Amino acid sequence: MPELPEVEVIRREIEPLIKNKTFDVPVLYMPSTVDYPSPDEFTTSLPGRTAKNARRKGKYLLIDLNDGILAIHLRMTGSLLYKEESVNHEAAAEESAKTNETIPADQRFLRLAMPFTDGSVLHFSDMRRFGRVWLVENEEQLQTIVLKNVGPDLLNDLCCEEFIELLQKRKRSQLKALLLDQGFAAGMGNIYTDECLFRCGIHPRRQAETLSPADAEQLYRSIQDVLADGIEHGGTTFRDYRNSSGALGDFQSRLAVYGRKDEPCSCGAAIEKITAAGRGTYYCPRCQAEQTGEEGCD
DNA sequence: GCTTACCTGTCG
DNA sequence: CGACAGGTAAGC
Repeated sequence: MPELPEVEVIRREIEPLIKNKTFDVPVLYMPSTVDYPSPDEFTTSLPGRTAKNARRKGKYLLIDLNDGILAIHLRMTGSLLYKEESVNHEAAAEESAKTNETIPADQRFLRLAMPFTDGSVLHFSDMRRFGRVWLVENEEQLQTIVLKNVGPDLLNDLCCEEFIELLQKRKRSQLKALLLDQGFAAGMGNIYTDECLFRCGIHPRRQAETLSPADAEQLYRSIQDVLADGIEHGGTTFRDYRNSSGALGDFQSRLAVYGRKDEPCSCGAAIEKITAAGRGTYYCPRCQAEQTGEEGCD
């Protein structure tokens, strides 16, 4: 579900709420949610550690502890919810069974509850079970175990010149594939990639080496702008995304192409859906024309 | 590169 | 019922 803006929204919300709070014993409803260390080791070694601040690299949320780092990736449908008070889930489930209520998704798909000693709690829920959590002891473990294939963060780690340098090393790549490649640069996902390429008028299948220096700079600006806009509007709720207090994002109302197959672009042309880099890809055939041929043959 | 697998749900 | 879904790792 979440791409960089959604993770950043959660990070900003959560940081002041958990700062200087000490973890109590977590409840691991689905052991495979913890990727490192073993589920048992995770459960016994988290209690007593204190949250200091929350950072982000690409789509990874990183909570620095007084000792070690808690890393979280929400993948497709994960959510991280903060609650002021712990609730007894089994009792709540029984209660809703009696009254025929639907169990809210965050309880039904609860994978890991991480209470603090003050009674507040972080809930990691995930319908599709792709999301993962890691507890590492230091920055070196973070890099080798969690972030081994993650490139520089698109918002925090790259200026325009550095971005263009990276582009030049990947001349043969399709732009859509390149932007989705977290090893190239981290943070873009399927929605923001399509929106970004629309904003700079670049066809998703275009090859990196066909970009002029001006195109490349435009691409960088569009990435910065679309990510900033996503954050400003609280992220995109296309289906499942919720922020850490359960609220919906708002950026979906501003999507220019994503999810809008056959609808008119602002230019009047019908938006098309194709497959690029193995993903459903939306674009405007007029605003994002393919390369016009002459230099296409080598 | 592309495909498959990982999961569960929703939509056509 | 099949196709597809905000992500990524692993397999040709």
